[in-house]
Amino acid sequence: MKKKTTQCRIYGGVKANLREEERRKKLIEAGLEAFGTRGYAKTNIKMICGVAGLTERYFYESFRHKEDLLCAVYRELINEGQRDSMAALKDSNGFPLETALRALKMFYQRFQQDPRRAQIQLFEILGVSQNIDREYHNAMRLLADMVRLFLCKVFPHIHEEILNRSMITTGLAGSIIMIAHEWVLGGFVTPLDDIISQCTDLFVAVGKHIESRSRLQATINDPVSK
Amino acid sequence: MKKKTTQCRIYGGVKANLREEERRKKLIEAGLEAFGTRGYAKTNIKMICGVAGLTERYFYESFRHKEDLLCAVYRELINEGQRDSMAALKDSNGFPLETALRALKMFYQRFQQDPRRAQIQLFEILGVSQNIDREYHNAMRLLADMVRLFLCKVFPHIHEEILNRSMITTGLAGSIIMIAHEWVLGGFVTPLDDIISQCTDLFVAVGKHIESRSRLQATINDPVSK
DNA sequence: TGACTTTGACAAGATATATTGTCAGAATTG
DNA sequence: CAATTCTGACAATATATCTTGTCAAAGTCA
Repeated sequence: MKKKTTQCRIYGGVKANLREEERRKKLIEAGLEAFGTRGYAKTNIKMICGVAGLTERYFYESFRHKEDLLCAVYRELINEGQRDSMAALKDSNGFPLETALRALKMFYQRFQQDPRRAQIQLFEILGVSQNIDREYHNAMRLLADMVRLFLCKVFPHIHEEILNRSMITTGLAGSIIMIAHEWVLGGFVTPLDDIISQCTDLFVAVGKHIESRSRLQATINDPVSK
Repeated sequence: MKKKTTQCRIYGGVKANLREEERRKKLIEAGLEAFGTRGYAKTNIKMICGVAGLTERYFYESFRHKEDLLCAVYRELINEGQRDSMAALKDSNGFPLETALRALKMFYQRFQQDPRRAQIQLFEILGVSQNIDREYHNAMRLLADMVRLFLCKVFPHIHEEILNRSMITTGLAGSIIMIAHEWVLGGFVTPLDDIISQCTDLFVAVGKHIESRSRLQATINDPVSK
């Protein structure tokens, strides 16, 4: 990540910034491949560059060090996932529960379609450094937020406040992740639909429980209307 | 881990095997300290030996490499935790739910009492290598088994078979872990009792749900007795 | 006490890796 | 075409770390 002092002109029909961006993308893709198969710890810069078809000079053009690249790869994965889930949400031509399930299925499917994603998102990202831990932390809060969103949509009687100051959404996010862990470490033998149905069970169990409590509290707060 | 060719006699009143064992323990304690504060990746053999007050020769006497030590440290942590939880279980002079809560509290308390444990058990252990991933996997199954045990004790109407072929226990184990993650990354600001009460919520929600389904199934299988 | 073992400090070679630099030739522009 | 920029291959340095080896001093036993 040296400061650019060289001239930049159009070359090969492409502007310099754009070419640099291209290389950056190639490196991120190479990072996905290397970290996702060989593992972050066992991968070095030279390997990454080899996979990317670039030389080390270009690595340092876009990233300060390996950790930097890991962070970029991870953010890419999270963004993509976020995008897909949101798409499933917009596409809500069914009941709320079905919408939620479609989004969840999407979440897991991505892991199966490309196990490198699973490896990085679920394993490689942890225990690298405090910065990366923070990154992971953010992503988990995002997942918990999504869980909250779905809970409220599917169980409209839930008091949002109750959910907001609880760690239940965090817990459910953890369930999703841990089930994914087992699924991946077991080599994806369990059919995807089984996984989804298990998650649904948890989701519904918790949702109903909170809903019933919310109703109770509503009765207490406003005993006349009922 | 060189093959021992040297003589071994009583020295300082202690047998050679025992002295070696002592050093091994010191190294494990040093591993806990180093991995738990500086992080696995950023720790090297020399640091470990420095903390242990031993020299590198003795490291290789007991371990093949850093990963080996991590594995030993981790197993130690898991065994201790297992032991404590089992103790809480034996000590069942209360209602089953209270017993379960005591065990759970013990589980979290250990993290707060010694954050190094939390760091290693929750973060450092992941993404190191496939061997270590397997180790983590085993520990998680152990945790899920414990959850299963408690669920059955607290909700006696639950059909064990339903639980056995479900991933619900895995999911709850994931909740426990993820809530721990958040707790640790947030610097333990949430009071321990709040954490426990949140976990209880999840536990009860899921327990009730499964129990009601189990009752339903019992009615189907044996419609006369009810 | 004298012979012997254990121990700790440090050396040293091997290896690996990060990071920057050089340079000639290919590619491209005007 | 000539000038210039970009590119890839590789050199080179610095550093870090692993791993084994050496050796003298301290400790211990009989």
